[in-house]
Amino acid sequence: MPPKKKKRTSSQLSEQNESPAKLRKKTVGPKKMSIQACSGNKTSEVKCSLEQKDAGEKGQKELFTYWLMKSEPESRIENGVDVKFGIEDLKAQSEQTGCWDGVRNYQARNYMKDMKVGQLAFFYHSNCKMPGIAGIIKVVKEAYVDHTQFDKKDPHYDPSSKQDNPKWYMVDVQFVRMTKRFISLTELKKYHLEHKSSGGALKNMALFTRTRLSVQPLTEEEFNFVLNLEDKDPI
DNA sequence: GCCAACGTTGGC
DNA sequence: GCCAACGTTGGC
Repeated sequence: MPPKKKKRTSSQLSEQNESPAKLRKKTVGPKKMSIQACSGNKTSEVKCSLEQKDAGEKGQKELFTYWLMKSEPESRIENGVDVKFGIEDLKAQSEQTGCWDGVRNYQARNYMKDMKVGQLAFFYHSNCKMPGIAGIIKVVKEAYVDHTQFDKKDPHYDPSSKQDNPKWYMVDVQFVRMTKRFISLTELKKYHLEHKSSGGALKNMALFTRTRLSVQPLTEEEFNFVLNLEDKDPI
């Protein structure tokens, strides 16, 4: 998605959640971002974030602390608007921060609602010549209403969403750094396949088990494994 | 609530 | 540009 313009709103609350039990998911989402930001902090460091891990008991939802967010780095016109938004576009924005708007998939939305300030995510380039992980970003503002759902000119306008009960939310993310090298989908896939038989860290990586999800959770083990690939030669 | 038709995602 | 996978819609 395209870069969009900015605005900010914040609200949170309401929602219907669809989390369900049946899995609802949708996939989607493009992303895009917009501008400025809305909140921010700067500084970039590397890994931080804390961990809280799951609470999971009660059958409740597990809490993830690491994420992977997909966006398209190459131009593509959707409803007359260029939805290109690569990591360089985020980096170029004020405070190197932008809102992750345009997600129109319930499961991806719900994951964004679970995000906490300070958590890290991989910035994944999708639908392009070289798909893969290009950098690291962090959450700087928790879920709030995605205003683009009400904008008829926006490629992700959703006429079914009402102002008094918004369906879609976004978070603000800030560029942290590029990964030391680009970690391609091809490389990740090799590890995933290998790990499926060996029981390695990427055996259940969402990138391969839930391919159409644009906002995905990573376990700490998955995140660390991928991060360690930075210092190794590509396979 | 089932399910067929349709739409979208996204790798190749 | 093709197309597989899978999510959504809507009739019944």
